[in-house]
Amino acid sequence: MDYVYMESYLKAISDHNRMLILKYLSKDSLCICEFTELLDMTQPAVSQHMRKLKIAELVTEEKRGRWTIWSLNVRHALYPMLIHLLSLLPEPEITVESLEAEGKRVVCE
Amino acid sequence: MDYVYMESYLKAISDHNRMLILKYLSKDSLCICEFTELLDMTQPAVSQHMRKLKIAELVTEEKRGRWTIWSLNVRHALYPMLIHLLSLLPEPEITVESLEAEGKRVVCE
DNA sequence: TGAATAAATAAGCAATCACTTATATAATGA
DNA sequence: TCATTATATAAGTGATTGCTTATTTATTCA
Repeated sequence: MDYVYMESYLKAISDHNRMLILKYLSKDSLCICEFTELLDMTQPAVSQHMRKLKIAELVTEEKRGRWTIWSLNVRHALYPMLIHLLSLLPEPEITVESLEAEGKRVVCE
Repeated sequence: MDYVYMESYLKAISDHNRMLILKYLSKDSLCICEFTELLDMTQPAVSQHMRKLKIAELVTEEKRGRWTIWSLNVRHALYPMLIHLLSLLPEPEITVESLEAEGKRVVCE
């Protein structure tokens, strides 16, 4: 673990919207369209955040039909530290459950 | 601990030179002029890094004569996590001891 | 008082940031 | 085949980043 790697890892986390994304992912695997609802953000904005998280190896993706399901990369060396960090952050107001109540939760297939 | 506070804290850490500074400070309190030697960096560059760390409450300063002695802020809520993070990073090649050997270590007064 | 030293601040610059809107790609299903 | 849906990519924008050089402030000491 060198300084430059740690820098790019921390830079990937150092954004409140990406931290929110990671907080959600620590409970559920989710797709882009769900994040657009959860974060009230445009689809390209979410997509570009996911790309940054992916480049930093913080998340993994799994294509399923026309959806891409994103998950936390539990194999990452810094995964335990990430989980601890996320535990310090409050639960988001908009929950995946509230999305389900509105019928906006995507159930793939 | 809200998302925006965590973001500014992480952004303050997310620079390889500032991580080096913090790594050094985890062993010794040091002044700007020592960092210019340790990091091979200009004095204003170091000074501006210290200001960022200070704004994020990661470090404390103590004026002593014409020197300003910088230390890690051990009272910060995230200090334990910072120490853990720094422990994952390698020891810098240039050490405070090697500075002393060259007679470049400042002994205030 | 005045030279030397430590540190802070200012201004400028190229690179990167998080976003936007527009468009492209890819899969589904009528 | 063609409209719809999910996602990715492209291009542009204003703000911020980490540095630079130049200057200022503050302290020490001869």
